[in-house]
Amino acid sequence: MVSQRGLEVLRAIVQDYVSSREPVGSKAIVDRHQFGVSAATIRNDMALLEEEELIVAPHTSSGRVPTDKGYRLFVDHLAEVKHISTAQKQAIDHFLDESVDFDELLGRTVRLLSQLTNQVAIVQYPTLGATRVRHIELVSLGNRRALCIVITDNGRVEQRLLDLDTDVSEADLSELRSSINAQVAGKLLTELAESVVSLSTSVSPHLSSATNHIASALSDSIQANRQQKLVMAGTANLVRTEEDFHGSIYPVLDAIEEQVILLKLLTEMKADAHEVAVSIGREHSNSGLEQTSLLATGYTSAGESATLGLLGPTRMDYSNNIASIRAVARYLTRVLDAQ
Amino acid sequence: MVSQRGLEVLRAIVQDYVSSREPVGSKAIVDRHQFGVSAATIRNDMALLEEEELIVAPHTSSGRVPTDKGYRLFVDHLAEVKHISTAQKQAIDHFLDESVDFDELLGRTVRLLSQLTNQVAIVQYPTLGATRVRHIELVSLGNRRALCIVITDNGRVEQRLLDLDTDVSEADLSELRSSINAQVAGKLLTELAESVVSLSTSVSPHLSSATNHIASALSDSIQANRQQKLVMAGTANLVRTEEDFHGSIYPVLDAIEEQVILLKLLTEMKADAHEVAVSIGREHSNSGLEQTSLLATGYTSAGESATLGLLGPTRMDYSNNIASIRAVARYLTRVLDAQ
DNA sequence: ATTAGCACTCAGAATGGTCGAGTGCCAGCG
DNA sequence: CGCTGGCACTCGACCATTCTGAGTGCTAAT
Repeated sequence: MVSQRGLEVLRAIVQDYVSSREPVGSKAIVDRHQFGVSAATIRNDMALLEEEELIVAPHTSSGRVPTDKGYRLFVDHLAEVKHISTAQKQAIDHFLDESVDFDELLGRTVRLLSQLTNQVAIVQYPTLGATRVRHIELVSLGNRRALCIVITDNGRVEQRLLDLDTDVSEADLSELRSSINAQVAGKLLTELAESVVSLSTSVSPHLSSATNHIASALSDSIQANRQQKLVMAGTANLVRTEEDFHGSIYPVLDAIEEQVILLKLLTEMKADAHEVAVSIGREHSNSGLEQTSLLATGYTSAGESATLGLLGPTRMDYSNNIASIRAVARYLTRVLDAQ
Repeated sequence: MVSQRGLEVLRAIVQDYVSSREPVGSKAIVDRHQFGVSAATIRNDMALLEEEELIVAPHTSSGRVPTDKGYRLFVDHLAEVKHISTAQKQAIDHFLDESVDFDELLGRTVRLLSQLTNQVAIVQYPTLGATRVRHIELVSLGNRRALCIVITDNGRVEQRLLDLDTDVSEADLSELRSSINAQVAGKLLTELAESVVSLSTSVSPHLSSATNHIASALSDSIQANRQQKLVMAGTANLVRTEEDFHGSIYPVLDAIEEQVILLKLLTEMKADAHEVAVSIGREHSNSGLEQTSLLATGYTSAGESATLGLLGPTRMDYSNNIASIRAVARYLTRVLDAQ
């Protein structure tokens, strides 16, 4: 079995390897850490660790490198819980405070997180399940086209282009606008489409078709919102860590373009707002991402919860990254979920 | 002076180099193209081309590579105007047709263009100069915060978070909403802020401060819109062409993160909707982008014009990329500028 | 004007040798 | 029983050297 000191050795290996990218040998450990024992002893411990598949030697005579299992043990039991520096805290405040709307806030958030960590940051938009309609606006764009804008109670703005099959005058649009608003104000988004359909009989007959169009656009829109939206930033950071990917990074880049994969992984991780979930390398054996780790945590926006994620090579600074993503998620919740 | 055949040789060099990434020698040219003369003759032509600084030899005994000047001549006089394949045309139709709103359309556009060309695609948002206000919506978010949403005649939706310094009731908000709308409907965006300020005396006195808040938020918003917004896609494509950048790509990545630089370059290129402007390597000597080329063309959205751009290594397939960006820009204009 | 031939150059691959970090194992020690 | 020093061994990294061949410029002949 692995001794207490053995675990300390594992921690040392992870830390040194993360900071130097060089396989770490027994000598290096004795030099850089105060274990008070000789290199030979460390070697014995390392032999045990290797038996447990916590570390591995890239080739016969070189230092050791943590395995996925090793990182897992490190993250679960050895990583110190760091707190971010006040400088970073200020950076977060400063950077996000200037946001003027929801979209921009999320956009800034991912960029901030990717800069803070030098990894790829991902944010998932909250669902719109339990939010209520505040106002619906219709704008004619001419040419039988119109724009339908839904404003929710909690400040989300969703827009949707309509192709109508009949000409609709300004007066008609006005009529539609006011009857729809009278009908839907305060309704849940999920009830919205039905609610509009039911109108199609009560409006002027020549507008009934348009009403149905609007209803179906709205239902589309809600639907589209279910298969949620991701925003990413910092893909370029992957290039900076290119050496961490044996083989090539193309599979990773490809997997990232396929947002679906990420979305699936993030939801599978079931991150809640109180902890940061970690998935390491092969643990998510999804094509192309075997050499990456994913951190995920939840945030809430006006009661709706969603996920903030971070993607990087398995050889990443877990302590710092976990601290950063948590700090950012908390800030985000604070701003968005002000009761 | 460079002969007619000399120019053909240049074309051959550009084409072969673009497709093979290998410096091209006299022998290779004779083999792959039907010039009907011997390698020695080609060598003489190449010596001339080198004298004119259209091509250059990376080292004493290797083939030649086009210089920026060489690419320029190629683009201006030698590149065949290609038309995109019907398959690509269908891809464009198919991919962009599904867009449901303006933001998503532009988002899809850049992604499409970057996939079509394997380069970095950039789109600049149109200014809002000559558009008129259709409706302004105010949504209370509780906690003295509110959301102000401006909907324009041509379907753009701008939102902005407000921090009010007093509590504003629903009834107050209603009053504000209707007086503001009565005042601003049909006004130009540029007149908007003033117009709202002038209201602050005519609303109920306790709302005058809130009115001023809204006015300043709006004026901020317009201002922010001036220093325009860029959306990019396909940064990862740069990695795929990493070998094209001698030294490292980091300067390029850095320059791209600095969106300001790109914005400046794009506007300097003064691209209009009818042609594709090309800037090659040193021609835009801006820090870090010496080894890249930029294509730019205009598109219009409801009369407002803006720019679509493409960034890649100087060693890019100009013919295809020009064809692609033009096709996409035309499609975009067709969809957005339906009279 | 074009070409064949030739001497020359030089980057890149291939080869081989050395160095040293790191290992496993073992015998001895507290 | 755990720790240690010592030792033989392995093998990647590094360096110098050589080899090879693609490509050139020049010149003399057509």
